[in-house]
Amino acid sequence: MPDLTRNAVDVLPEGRLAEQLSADRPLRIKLGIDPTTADIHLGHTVVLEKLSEFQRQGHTVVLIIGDFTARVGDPSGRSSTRPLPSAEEIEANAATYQEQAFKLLDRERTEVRRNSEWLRMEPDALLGLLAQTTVARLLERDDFQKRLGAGVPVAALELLYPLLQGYDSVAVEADVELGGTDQKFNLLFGRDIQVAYGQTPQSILTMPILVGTDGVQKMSKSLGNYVGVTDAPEEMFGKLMSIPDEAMAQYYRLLLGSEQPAGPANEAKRKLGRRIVDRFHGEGAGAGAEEHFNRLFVDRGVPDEIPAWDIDPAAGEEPGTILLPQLIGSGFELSSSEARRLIKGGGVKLDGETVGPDILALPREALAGKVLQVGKRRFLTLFDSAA
RNA sequence: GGGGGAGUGUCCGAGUGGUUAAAGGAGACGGGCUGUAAACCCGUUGGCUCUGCCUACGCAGGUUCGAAUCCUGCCUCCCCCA
Repeated sequence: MPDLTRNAVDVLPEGRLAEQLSADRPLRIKLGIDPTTADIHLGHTVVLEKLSEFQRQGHTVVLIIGDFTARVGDPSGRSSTRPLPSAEEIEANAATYQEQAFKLLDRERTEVRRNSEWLRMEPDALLGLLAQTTVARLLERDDFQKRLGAGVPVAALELLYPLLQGYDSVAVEADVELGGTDQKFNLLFGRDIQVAYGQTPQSILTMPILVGTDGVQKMSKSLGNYVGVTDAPEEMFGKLMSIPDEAMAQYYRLLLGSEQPAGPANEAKRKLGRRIVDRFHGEGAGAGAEEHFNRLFVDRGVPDEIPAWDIDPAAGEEPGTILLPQLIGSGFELSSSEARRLIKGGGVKLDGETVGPDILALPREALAGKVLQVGKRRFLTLFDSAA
């Protein structure tokens, strides 16, 4: 039987999980995710993967979509108050989160709940919950201490977060709760809340935080260093190839559960890319994505599928000419000033040939049917709807 | 309730009446090198109908030939005391 604590950072209290596991009954394993952004990324999957391991050993996963807590803002690991998403955003994200989570979890053995079910409680009940702790206790956490020390504000709402998350554990009667290491305070706090409500406290297990594609900061959507589980295969492979070599070992360990193979870093990284793409897009998708990658970046060719773009709307005043800044701007969602600078900087190519720095307009015939390229990775096939 | 401080471009952060679209850094983007790694080098980094025009230093007014810089009001935020 595989070791469920593999890769875990904290498994608390000492020895408790082993006891629970030996009791020979299915445990209720809780994970809460707040739908604050549109997509689940690889960072989330580290914990989801662990959850799946529990599941494979017959335990029940309780996945909590934190549609209510998303409105409060988890202070965990934050150096400033989190910007709160709108109700619409939360709703939209909540809808897609579970689908994404099921890329890793077994539907049959997963209970999905939204915490607005029980957190949208009567004021009396809320007071009852608030009565369970003290401000000193809430302020103990390291992230608050740092912020208080640095004079960075702590929103009153944030103070409530651990109480609410803890109450989730009460509501679903969790035996074990998982989370990233940044969740340690919240997870432990949940134990106290459970005791206050007469339940046996959960044990907790924390997993390391995956570093983002920049190799420095934790993976997060807002930092733009993430690989989304819904990213297209090519995109996913490309992003994985761009991670720093030093981050690779961690990716292997946390995402694939294996050690980085010996040998050239480039080889190992390609393998990482293939395996992860396969996982989310099906066997063979990784190889396809790699081919695409090779064509694009190794052979410096053009991708097999390039979106078409109509040049006509960029027609200039002189008959028969197309204004390049306008064309590039609209085609690649850049401002025309940006496009102008790109041309000047030699970053624009037509059928592989760099467009001269002073060329701001070209005859329609010179553009229709050609491939317009900006930088290394953005392409459009041009056509002329007026022709 | 009282006192103090702050709001500048994606972010950090200079600038306290005159080439200031606003130093510097980070980030990002483009080019070179390459393994879309790292390191390094170069360039760009408000918008546009681009040899010029427009918008911009929390908001609204005002003083001035001229303001991010001075004045008035407002808004927001932070800290301390109570």
